[in-house]
Formats: sequence, C-alpha cells, structure tokens
Amino acid sequence: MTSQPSPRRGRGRRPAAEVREGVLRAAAGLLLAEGVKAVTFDRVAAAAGSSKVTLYKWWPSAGALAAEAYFTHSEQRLEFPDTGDLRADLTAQMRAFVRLLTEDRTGPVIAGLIGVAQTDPELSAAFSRHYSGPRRALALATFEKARARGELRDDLDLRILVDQLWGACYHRLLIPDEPLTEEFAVALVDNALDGALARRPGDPDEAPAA
Amino acid sequence: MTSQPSPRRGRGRRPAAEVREGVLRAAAGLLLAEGVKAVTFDRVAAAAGSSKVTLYKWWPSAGALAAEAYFTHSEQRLEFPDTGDLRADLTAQMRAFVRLLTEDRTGPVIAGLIGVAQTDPELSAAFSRHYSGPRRALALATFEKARARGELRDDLDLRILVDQLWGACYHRLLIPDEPLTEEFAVALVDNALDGALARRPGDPDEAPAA
DNA sequence: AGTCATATGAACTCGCTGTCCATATAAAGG
DNA sequence: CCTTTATATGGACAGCGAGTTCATATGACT
Repeated sequence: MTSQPSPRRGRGRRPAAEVREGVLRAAAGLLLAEGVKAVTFDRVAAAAGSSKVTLYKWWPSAGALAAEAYFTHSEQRLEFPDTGDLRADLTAQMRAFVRLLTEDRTGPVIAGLIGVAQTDPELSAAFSRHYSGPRRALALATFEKARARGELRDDLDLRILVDQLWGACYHRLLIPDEPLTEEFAVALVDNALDGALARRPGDPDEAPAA
Repeated sequence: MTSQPSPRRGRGRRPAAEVREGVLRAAAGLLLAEGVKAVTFDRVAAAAGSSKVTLYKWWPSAGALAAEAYFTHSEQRLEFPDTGDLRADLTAQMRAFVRLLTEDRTGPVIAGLIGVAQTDPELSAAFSRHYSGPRRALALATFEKARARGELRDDLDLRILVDQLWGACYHRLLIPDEPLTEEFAVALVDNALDGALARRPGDPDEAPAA
C-alpha cells in the first residue's frame, strides 16, 4: 500500500531523483515544444507538478535548467568518422552538423540556448561543459591524427581550424544572412583545406600585382 | 515662461522627432551601462521621461529598440582598407574587428543583441539590415575586387569566405571556449588564404590518396 | 482660432521572479 | 515499530516587466 509509487503522492517530501527526473522531463518538453523562452521556473514547476522552491534549490537559472534538460534528453552521438581521408571525414561531419542545425526543432533550440547564454553565465558554462567543449575536443583530436598522418600543415593552429568550420556554421545559424545548407558545408570544407588564394603558394616566384 | 522648451513639458503631445531622439538616447544609455537585459520598455520609458504607450507605437519589441539605439549612437566606420594587398588588408580588418568585439562595452552589447535576436525576430531583422548585412556586403565587394585582381580563386564562393572569417570571430565571442585575440585574427586570415592542407595543391598532379 | 493628431499619466491584468511560511511525508535512527 | 530529521510541498507575497485601455493636454496644421 505504502510502496505504491503514484496515486496520492501530493504533499510531502518525495525522493530527490524522482523529482529531478520529472522536472527535467517537463523542461525538455517545454523546450522542444515552445522554445527556450517557455522554460521558466513557473511553467516547468507547474508542468512537472513540483514546487518552484524545489527548482530554485537545484538550478541556478531557468537557462541552466533548460540546458541540462536538453543535454540529458538528447543523447547525441559524439562520433567522428575516421577513415584516414580527412576531407571525406570532415565533409561527412560537417554535413551531419548542418543537418542537425537545420532540423525543425534542434536548430532553434540550440540557437535559443546560445542566445540565452549571452546573458546567463550559468547557461554559458553548462553549454561549454556539456556541448561545445566535448565537440571541440573531439574535432581537435581528429585534426591531430590527420596532422600526424601528414595531411595537415605542421605550423597550423588546429583550434583555429575548428572555429573556421564550426564557427562558420554557427554564424549562418545565428545571423541568418545566408542559408545554411549541406552544399555550404561541403564547400566550406574545401575552402578550409585548400585555401582561398589563386596563386598556388608552391611557386617560388610570387607573381607581383602588376 | 511658457515658451521655454523644457521646464514643465509634461503632459501633451511633443514633436515626434524629439521624443524619438530622447527615447533612443535613453535606450542607448541603458544598453551600454547595464546590457541588453536592462533595455525594457518600462525602464526606457522612465529614463526618457516618455510614456510606455509611445514606445509601443514605434518599436515592435524591446530588442528592436535596443538595436536601433545602438546602431544610431555608435556610428561605426564601415571602411575597408584596399591597398591591393588582400592579405594585409584583410588582416587589418580582422584585427580591427576583434578589437571591437573585445572592447569592454561593445563586445557584450553585440553578443547580447545577437543573443536576444535568437528569440526576437524583429531584432534579428534589424541586426541583419543595419549591421551584419552591410558589413557582409562590404566584405564581399572587397573579395570581388581581389578576385578581379587575380588574388582569389575563380571557383570560390566568396560568401563562404565571409563566414569562415567573421563567423570564426563570432564563434569565439558567443561560445567562448577559446580566447578572442588579435593573434587569432592574424592566424585566421592566413589559414583562410593558404588552406590547411600540407600538400601544396600547386602540383599539376593532384596526389592521390594512396 | 479651431480642429485634429497624438503624446501623456494613470490604472489595470497578467505572467515570471525570488522569497517567505507552515505542513506533510520520506528517509534514517532507536 | 516508533521517533527524529530532512526536505518537498502549496500558498502567499512583493517586485518588475509586458501589453492594453482610458481620458486629457497640447503641438501641428488649416
């Protein structure tokens, strides 16, 4: 009788894990359905059937709660293909990333989280720790391997390469002056690998501008 | 007494231009002093000594008001050096951009505006129209000229080059996993122009991956 | 001067924030 | 099994901002 987990569970203390789980589930629901702005302490508490006070105890800001809810419930695969052909692997990776960012729900959610992060340090930290950080590290590791294989220049700052590629995609996501497409992803990789210069730098005589 | 333009100007209609000017000035003050979050209709109206109703009539959202205030009062120079040496010009431009983004006030303000824009379509449109759009067009024009001079590859999508360069800077501004420095700007330009590959593509025979 | 357009203050509803209680109950200890 | 302690709960609260409505005062135009 008393061990039944549900029927009239209303008032007093409930196990912390159970409460947290319910709150995160409710927050994720609101986040995916209505966007970041809908994730307020008030609405999450109401949707989860919990008390606002409980939420304030565990999460420093609504943004941090939204971030944790998203990262918890979206189990993204963090994998890089590594076939030994950097251009092919990178192209596949960037296409997948663009596909993720242009999905109906995912794109706006990620953009919204980054947006709120600009005025919510807690969310910013959570985003770096759970999302952008690991991905950056993974990309870097892939580049290290490619460089060890001799595919990349030795004098390159690989971190900058990450900004050139992922940053370009985020740029089109966050400041949508140009469309974010898979063709963009493909051309982006080529640009980054081959460079923009017309004169191939292999030539000893740099053609003078005349 | 009654013709004095200021002392007891309280009640009735005032010239639209004068009101708008005061509102924008107040909004810019709040924006620079306390950030985007401080630019609310309530506070701007109070600071400008105007009525909230007036603000609602002219600006669709607090974000749009903040954007207009910023663009109006920050008269940025929209110039590109064009000495005929693309690498030097671009390096100068990116250094200046990074310097702008890392200024005490400007950086957070721009980041905040982009952040709010993720959930404020009006602000997003204003940002594109007044800020990112013109800058993108200017950069593109510079690249066109460089390409006409033969400095850039003919098959290049120049718009992507813009994303690689400016997008990388915005990336470090908005998702601060790595520092945004002038050294970064310099290396970024080199990366974009020279490419990341170790094999110089100048060779007529493209080395097959085997 | 008279008329019209409109900026104004005040008041209002609503939602969200952040914090205060007293209470009910789960978990731990005897 | 009973007691104690920790804590989740509902309710209430003040404060702020969004967004609207109203009557009024006054600049601008005829």
